[in-house]
Amino acid sequence: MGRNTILNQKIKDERRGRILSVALGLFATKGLTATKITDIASALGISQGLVYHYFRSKEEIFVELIRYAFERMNEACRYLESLDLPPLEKIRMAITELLKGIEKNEDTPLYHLLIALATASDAIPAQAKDLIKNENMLSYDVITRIIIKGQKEGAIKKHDPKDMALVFWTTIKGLAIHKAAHGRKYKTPDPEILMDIFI
Amino acid sequence: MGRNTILNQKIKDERRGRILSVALGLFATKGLTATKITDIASALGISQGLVYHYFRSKEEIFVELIRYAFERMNEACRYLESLDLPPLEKIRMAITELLKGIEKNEDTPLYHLLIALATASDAIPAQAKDLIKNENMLSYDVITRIIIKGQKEGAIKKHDPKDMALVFWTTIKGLAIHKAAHGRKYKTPDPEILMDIFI
DNA sequence: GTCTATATCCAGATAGAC
DNA sequence: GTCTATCTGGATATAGAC
Repeated sequence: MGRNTILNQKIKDERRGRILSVALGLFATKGLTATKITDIASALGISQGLVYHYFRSKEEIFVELIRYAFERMNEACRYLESLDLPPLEKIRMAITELLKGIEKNEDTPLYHLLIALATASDAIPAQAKDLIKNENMLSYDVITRIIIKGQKEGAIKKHDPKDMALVFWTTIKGLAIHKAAHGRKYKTPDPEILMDIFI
Repeated sequence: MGRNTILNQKIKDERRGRILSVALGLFATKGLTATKITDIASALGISQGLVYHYFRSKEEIFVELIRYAFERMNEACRYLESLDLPPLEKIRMAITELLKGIEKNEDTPLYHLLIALATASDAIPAQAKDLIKNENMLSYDVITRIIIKGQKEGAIKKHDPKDMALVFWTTIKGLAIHKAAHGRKYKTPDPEILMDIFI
C-alpha cells in the first residue's frame, strides 16, 4: 500500500466524518425515515449521488452513528468506574460532566437523543437494534454498581439501586432530549437537584 | 338533521377513534414518517383506501393525536392545581399518578412519548408545531407554581423552582420513553426516589 | 362504507460521463 | 471524486365500482 493510498484513505475518512456529523444532527431532529439523503447532501453542498461514494446506504450511516455513540458513552462509563474516587463523588462527577456536555458540546445531547429515539423506535435497521441490545446495558450496570458500593459505605440513600440507576439515566436522557428540542432556550439545571436523589 | 345522520356520525366517530388508537401506537414507536397508512389499515384489518374516508391525510391523524394528548395532560394539570392539598402532597400525587399511568395504562406512556418525540422533531406538520408551542408550557408552569408555594411554606427544598419543574418533567418523560421502549421488562421505580428531589 | 385500481410523486440507489 | 441522469420501488392520495 503506497503513500497515496494511505493519504487518500485519510481524506476519505475525513469526508465520511463530515457526512456523519450532519447526519447526526438530522437523524436526531427528524428521525431516520424523515431524513432524506438529499437533506444530508445539500447540507454539505454536495450532490445526492456523491453520498453513496462514501456510504452504501442511509442505514449504514445510521448504524455507524449508533455504534460510535455507544463507543463514546461506554468508554466514558468504564473510565468513571475505574477512577479512584468515593462512589458519591463518582456520581457527582458523572452528573456534572453529563450536564456540562449537554449544555456545551453540541454533539452530546444529539448522541443521547439518537440513542433514546433509536431505543424507542421500531423503525430502525436490525444492526442498530442489535447494537442497542448489546451495548445499552453497560451504562446502567456501571451506575448500579457505584450506587451499591456507596450504599455499603453508608454514603448513598438506600433505595433499590437498580431503580436509582434507572432514574439517573432517564433523567439525563430526558434533559438531553429537552435540550435538543429547545436549543438556545435551554438552561441547565443545578446539578445538586439531581444529587438530592442520592444523598 | 334526522336521527340517522346523528347515528351515522356516532359510528363514524367510533371508527375514527379506532384508527387514532392504533395510529398512536405506531407513531409513538416508529415515528410519523416511518408509519405508513398501510400499517394503520392492516393493523385494523381494513383497506388502505378506507382510512381516507375518515381522515384527509396521515398528518391530520397525527395532529389530532397531539391535540388530544395535550388536552388530557393539561386537563390533569389544571385539576391537580385546583385540589385543596398541601403543595408537597400535590407533587407526591402527581408523581404517583404519573408513574402508575406509565405502568398500567398502555396509552399514557405512548402519549408522553408522542409529545416528547414531536417536541424534539423537526419533521412534523406545522399545525402540530403550533400546538406544541401553545400547549406545552402549561404543565411546566403548574408544577413550578406548586413548588414555589411549597417553598414559601418551607415544605419543599429551595432550589430554583423552574429547574426543579424541568427535572420533574424530564424525568417523567424519560421514564415514559423508557417504558415505551422496554415494554414488559420495565419495572416502575419507587416514587419516593423522585420525591427526594423535593424534600 | 368498503373495496380495488390507479395516478402521481418522491426518494433510494445505480450507471456512466467528465 | 464528483456530477447528472435514470431506474426502480414504494407510498400518498384519488377515482370509481359495488
